[in-house]
Amino acid sequence: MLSLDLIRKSPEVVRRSLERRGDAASLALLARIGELDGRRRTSRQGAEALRARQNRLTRLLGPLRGAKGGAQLKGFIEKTQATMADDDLRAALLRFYAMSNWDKLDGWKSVQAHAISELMKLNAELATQLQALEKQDEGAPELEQELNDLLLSLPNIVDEAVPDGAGPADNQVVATSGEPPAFPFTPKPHWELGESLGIIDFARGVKLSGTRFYVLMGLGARLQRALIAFMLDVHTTEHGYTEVYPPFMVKREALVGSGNLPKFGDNLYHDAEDDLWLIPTAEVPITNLHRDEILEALPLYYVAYTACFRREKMSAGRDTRGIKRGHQFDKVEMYKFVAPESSGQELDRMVADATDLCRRLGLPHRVVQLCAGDLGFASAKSYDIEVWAPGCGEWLEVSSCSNCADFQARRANIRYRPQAGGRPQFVHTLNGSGLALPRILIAVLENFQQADGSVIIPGVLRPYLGGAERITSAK
RNA sequence: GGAGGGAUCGCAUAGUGGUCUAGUGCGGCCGCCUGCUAAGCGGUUACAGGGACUUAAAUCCCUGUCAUGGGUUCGAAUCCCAUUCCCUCCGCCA
Repeated sequence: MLSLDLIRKSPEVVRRSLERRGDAASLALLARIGELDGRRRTSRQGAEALRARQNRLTRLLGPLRGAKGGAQLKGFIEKTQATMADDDLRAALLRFYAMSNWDKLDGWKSVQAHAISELMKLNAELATQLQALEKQDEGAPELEQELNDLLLSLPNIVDEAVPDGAGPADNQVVATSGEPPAFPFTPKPHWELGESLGIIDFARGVKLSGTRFYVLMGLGARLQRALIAFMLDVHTTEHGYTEVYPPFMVKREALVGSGNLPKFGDNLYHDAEDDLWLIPTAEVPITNLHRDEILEALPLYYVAYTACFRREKMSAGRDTRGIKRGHQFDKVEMYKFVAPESSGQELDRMVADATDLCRRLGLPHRVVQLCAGDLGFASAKSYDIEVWAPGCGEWLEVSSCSNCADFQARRANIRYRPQAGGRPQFVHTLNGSGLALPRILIAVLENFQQADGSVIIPGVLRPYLGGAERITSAK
């Protein structure tokens, strides 16, 4: 979420960012946001002024009513009028003070009664005014809701350093590492290897759950588990991340906090009975770990293995072959909560942490900087990491590392104190896969396949597979 | 799923309709005192929104917030209703 303050004070910054994203729809909403914001402010000011008067008045009634004796009553009235900020009320108090009944026997009681009924009358007037004001702003709650929804639907401000561009074709390769292997034979795609080795069962996946589901069998399943364990181990013991095992189902608010709702509900699985949502990435629960908190110590590095669930409505018909894009997949996710001034270099470190895994696995990979037009909704700056898959002949996105700046922190209300005792400020959040599983599995199978259809297991994974060096069959 | 109890400032607690503009203790921060440490003394102590003044910060004023949302009342931490969460017991269960 963008701050209303930014939209008010620097609308040109917001406009330019939306233009760079090519987000014409959001651009059109800016004027409406300004209008709603202005309207809300003026109506609030009127109501608050009235409420302030009402509070001042109501504060008089208690002591007035509770006074025990004329001296006490008189003293209260005298003292209070001296500090009364409201002219009408001060005038009223002075009038009570000047009344003649004080001198009669029990006269103070009639002053008291008079004062109370006068003030009640005044209060009734204020209540009427307040009511009129409320009636005038009849649609206020709806407008407030609309303003809120509009704010939640604007994408993050694009970082200045992000190159211009309209879409994926304009992304820039910033680093390439590792040599694509040279095969003395035609490398096979993973769906052929997986099937002939008996480690991927497509037909049974479809039988169980329909299209875009598969079953991993034997060493295929074990290889995936080895990859998960390997990646978690490296991140926790060498890269400084704390392992987290979060719920795979979350409440609606959690998805608002991370930026998936209200805009991208289409791509999520949802249980209507309990209003629980299956996470599309561990980024969602981890962002919300610290929702509504003021963090004591930064930075915080987390890494989580989770399954991820996506409807893939937006990608209907794409990547239907193999295991590249399923409705359910596993992923190890890195996540950081950091101080704003360090988020730039933290992003670079996160990319390094992800590519480190590719290097250790021996997979040829490259780092791609996303252009403004291809940037995700919540991201200010992103790098994708792609590994080469010689069988299907394409670069596979196995990670997308993003600096979300304060965009998610503002939605999820996650803050820290720059100085002890200072004002809380929003943290910056970063997320990146480290790495996404079925694709890294594809890369391992396709890069290390042998002429006989077997697959050599990368050295770093062998300890996780009981020392096995090669997959020749599922067993 | 059933029955009962609960939710107050960072923590612990007080608070049964107006003096609550939420008290007290602990912790934190600032200062004083002080061979060191500890203790002591004084002060301070949330968040959000809006406004005044400002280059800005600081400061000041107003509104809201005692789990959340409604209601009763001139006035609600306090009374009523609903929701959420926590605890205890019962049932069921990997």
